[in-house]
Amino acid sequence: MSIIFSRQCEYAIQAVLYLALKPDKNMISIRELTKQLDIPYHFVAKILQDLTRKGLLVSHKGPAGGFGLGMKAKDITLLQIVEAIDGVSFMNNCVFGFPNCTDEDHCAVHDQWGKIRTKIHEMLANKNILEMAAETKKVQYHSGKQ
Amino acid sequence: MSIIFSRQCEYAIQAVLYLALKPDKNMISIRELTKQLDIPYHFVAKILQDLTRKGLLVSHKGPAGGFGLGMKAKDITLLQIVEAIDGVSFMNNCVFGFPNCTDEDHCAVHDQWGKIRTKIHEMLANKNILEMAAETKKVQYHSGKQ
DNA sequence: TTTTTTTAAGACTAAATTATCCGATATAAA
DNA sequence: TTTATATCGGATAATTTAGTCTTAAAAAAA
Repeated sequence: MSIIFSRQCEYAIQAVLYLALKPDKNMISIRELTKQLDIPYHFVAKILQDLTRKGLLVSHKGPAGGFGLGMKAKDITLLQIVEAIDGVSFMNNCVFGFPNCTDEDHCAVHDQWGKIRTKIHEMLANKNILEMAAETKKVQYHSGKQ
Repeated sequence: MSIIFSRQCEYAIQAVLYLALKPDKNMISIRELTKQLDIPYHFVAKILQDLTRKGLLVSHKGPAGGFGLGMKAKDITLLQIVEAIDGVSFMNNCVFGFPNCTDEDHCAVHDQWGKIRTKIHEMLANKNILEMAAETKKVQYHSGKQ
């Protein structure tokens, strides 16, 4: 089983995107968000709290409380979310875990993987949540009932 | 924490490469292999047994027994090892786990990730163990004592 | 034939990740 | 002021992945 990003990271991105897709200025509760996205309430609650501590989201307690974006959607990139949750150690580590794999003295796929890795980094850094939302709006939640 | 391949898969590739780098026709014991590569004996034993069942390696019990390549080094690709251990589900799944992410109706990074994923697949499919060994020989085990 | 060496197989343990539960705190509204 | 609704924080449980241990079986050599 190969993965790229942790499940936490997947949920984080889905959640931030969900907040960006909500047109109104009201805060969104964990309950609504996790129900609509069909992801686990308590687990995601922790992730949202984490993103709030790191400034990507804002939160408010009490009735009519919830979460919202901590900055303009166009100022939040995928990279920022990945950095906040998973970190970007994949940018430094050998893809097959070879020891002694450095830029001078390296494994046989080092350069090839280096290029791919750079592409991934660009994808994350260049895609902001506003674009994500715009491109997702039409396709994502059309089967959602109220 | 982001990863691409499981630790099992990393060890598998390192082990197969070690076998390919051994010039002689003798079989290599788990003990030697794991000691030289500094990876866990029992865990790797299981992986080698798995690769043997799948035909990538051959094994022989008893004194002077051990493991060897199950086919010519040039006929073993990285992809075959990854397929045997991790599978290639990353070729099909949405990189951020979005549900409803299909070719027709997809998330905002679907196409971009699709290209990257293809590059990864090419890297794995086009690199065989003979090449790996040739490119690794000079740089990998130069600090090995015995 | 006995001993030694090695893989084979399965049970077991440890650690990391994912997920849940509960009590406290803040806050808006009744 | 009381009540209901949220997040916050810490403990706990479940699952998956990583790693260990022990016994059996095969095979070569003594």
